Amino acid sequence: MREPTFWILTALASQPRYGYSVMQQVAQLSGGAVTLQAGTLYAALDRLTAEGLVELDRDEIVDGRTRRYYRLTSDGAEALGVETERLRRSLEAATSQLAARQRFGLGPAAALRAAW
Amino acid sequence: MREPTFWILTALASQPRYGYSVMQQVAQLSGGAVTLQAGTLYAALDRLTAEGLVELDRDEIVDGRTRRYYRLTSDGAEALGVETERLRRSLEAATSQLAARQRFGLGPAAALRAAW
DNA sequence: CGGCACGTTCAGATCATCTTTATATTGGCC
DNA sequence: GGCCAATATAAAGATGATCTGAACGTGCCG
Repeated sequence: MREPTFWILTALASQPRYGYSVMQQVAQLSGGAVTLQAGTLYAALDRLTAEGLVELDRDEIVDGRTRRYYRLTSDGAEALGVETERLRRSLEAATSQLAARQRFGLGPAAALRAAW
Repeated sequence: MREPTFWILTALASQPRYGYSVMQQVAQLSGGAVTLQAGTLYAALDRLTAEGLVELDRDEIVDGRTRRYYRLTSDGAEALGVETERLRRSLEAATSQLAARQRFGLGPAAALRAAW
C-alpha cells in the first residue's frame, strides 16, 4: 500500500467523506505534511471501490455541486489494520537499527567493527 | 520512499552489508514478512548510490564469489530518520482514526452494518 | 554428479502515482 | 463587470520504482 492510499483509508475510517473532504482530513491528520493531488485521490477512490475496500455511501448536492460520499468497508478497515501493524513493525525495526548505528559509530567501538 | 527502499536503508543502518546479506537482514528484521526480490534490491542499490544515500564500502572475494559491500551515508541515515518520523505520524493517525471508528459504531464487526 | 545455497546482473512489464487539463458553481474583491 | 480563489469531480498521458523472470558462475554436499 502506497502513501496516498493509506491516508485515504485513514481519512475514511472514522466516518464517510466526499473527495474534497478526504483531502482536507488528510492534510489535517498529517499536520500539513501530506497534500493529496486531485488526480491521485479520485483515481484511488475508483480503484479502492473496485477492490472493495471502499464503497459509495451517498450523493449529496450542496450549492449545485455534487458531493459523492464514500465509506470504508469492513474489508477496508481490515486492510488498514493490517497496514497499521506493518507500520508498527517497520518503525520498530528502523528505530532499533538506527540506535545500533549510534553504538556502532560512537565510542571506542572500532574494535567492534573489526570483529564483525 | 517505497517499502523495499526503506528496508534496504534500515538493513544498512547498523553496519555495511553486501546485497545478499541485505536480503537476509531484511527477512530477519521483518520477521519473514518482507522478502526482497533480487532485481529490486540491486537496482535500488545502484539508484541509492547515485542519490548519495548509500555508497560503496569495499569488495570482498569469498569462495570465488564477489561480495560488494555498501554502507549508509550520513545523508542516507538522515533520510531514514526522516522516514521514521513520517512512519510514526502515520501510525499515530491510523491508530486514532481506527479507534474513532470503533466509537462511531463501525467496528470490525460487519454484523453491525447488517442491522442498519 | 546433480541439486542447492550463494551472489550478482539485466530486460521487460506492471501499475500506483503525478502532472496537466477540463468542467462547473459560488462568493469575495477591485 | 471581470478576475480569482475555493469547492468538487473527472480523465488523459507521463513517470519511475518495483516485480517478473531469467541468466550466469562458484562452491558445498550427499
